[in-house]
Amino acid sequence: MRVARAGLTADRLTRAAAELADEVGFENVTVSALARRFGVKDASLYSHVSSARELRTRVALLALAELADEVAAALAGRAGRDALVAFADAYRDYARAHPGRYAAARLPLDPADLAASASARHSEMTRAVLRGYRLTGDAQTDAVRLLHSAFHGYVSLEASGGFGHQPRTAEESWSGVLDALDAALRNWPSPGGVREA
Amino acid sequence: MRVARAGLTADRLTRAAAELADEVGFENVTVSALARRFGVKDASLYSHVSSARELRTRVALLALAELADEVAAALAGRAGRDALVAFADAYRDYARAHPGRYAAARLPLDPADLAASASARHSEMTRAVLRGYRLTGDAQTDAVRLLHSAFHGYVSLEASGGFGHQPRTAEESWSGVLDALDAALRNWPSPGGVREA
DNA sequence: CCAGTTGCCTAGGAGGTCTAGGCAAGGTTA
DNA sequence: TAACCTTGCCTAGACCTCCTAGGCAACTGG
Repeated sequence: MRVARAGLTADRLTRAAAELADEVGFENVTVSALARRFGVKDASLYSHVSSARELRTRVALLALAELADEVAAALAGRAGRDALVAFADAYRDYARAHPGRYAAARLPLDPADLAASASARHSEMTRAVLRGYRLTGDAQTDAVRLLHSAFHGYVSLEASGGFGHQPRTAEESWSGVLDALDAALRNWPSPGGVREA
Repeated sequence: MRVARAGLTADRLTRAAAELADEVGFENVTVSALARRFGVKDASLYSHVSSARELRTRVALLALAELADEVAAALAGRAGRDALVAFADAYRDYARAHPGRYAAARLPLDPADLAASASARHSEMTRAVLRGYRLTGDAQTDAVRLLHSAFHGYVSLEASGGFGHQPRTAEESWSGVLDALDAALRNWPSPGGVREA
């Protein structure tokens, strides 16, 4: 009786799950919901992905790769402060355009998936940005971590409404924060702290 | 036949759910799991909390209040850089000691719950820290947001293994990051950017 | 001491995850 | 062309979580 097949593949499922995540939130990405979207029974998906967990992991890996691509494109041909701002804006723009995917990118991955992910590219690109600031060794590592933390923290708080409806918009603060980070990178303190005013 | 009652109340359920969150992860805090822990049927919990959602919200509010208490205690009698480090350490220590509660604190709350939460205290305390740095107006707001972002981002990346097993530990980088934030607060750039070296 | 309230119960439906096994369409090989 | 095998989706069903409705028994207070 059944005529047309839906034409499912692991890749199509992953992409559809990513769209679903952006529409209804990553936590609502479910095997049943995805099957419904394709007009098939949920058991049918298990030939392509082995579990709901694997489906979500695939979305996470897709998001990490997409994000790395966006950032890489934004970074091309820029250096110093321009590179910092381009990186930051690309990062934040991706998170706002694709909230579900971005949430997926924060899924804790087991080491095997992590190694296969684009997260190494993220660190590399952050280090590339820092080449404009003459930071090396431990200071560079710490700066990479500060930038990751600040970017991720900012978009994550912004997404969860942490900045409220105050007069100063999240948009305005963003450039202030980037200015401060740029200044921090240019004046990176030597270990032990700098005590003078 | 049943003799002893479990003695459930909304408060006991909330505290037990918080412990459960720290043990098995916030995403696994479930009405059934909690009922199992008390040796009662899951339906019994619905006299005390109206839904799984409410249970999780209660844990979130508990965590926000506890975190505010810890930070307030750490902040007492300190100013300037000492206050910054005390705030940051209290924040990070809480997140590491209570990963499930901390995850709960990041649950998106609806405005009503948010207003009743301790998150206003968080902003207030951050502003208190900044009094040692002579920041006012928009710069102060931006600095509050940078600190929140950096702290939250750092502990969140640390918790999800984002810092890998690199030679430089998360512990070591933390003090480097705090030094940099301290420097950024002391040298907060004026709007428009500072271009000199 | 009896009435009302409270605390936990049983029963059951809806929806999500996942396994086992089946059948039929399409491509492969003789 | 026929037999075969693989692939794609199916049904059936077990198990879990969430939540509602309704019930009984044990406390509590007038």
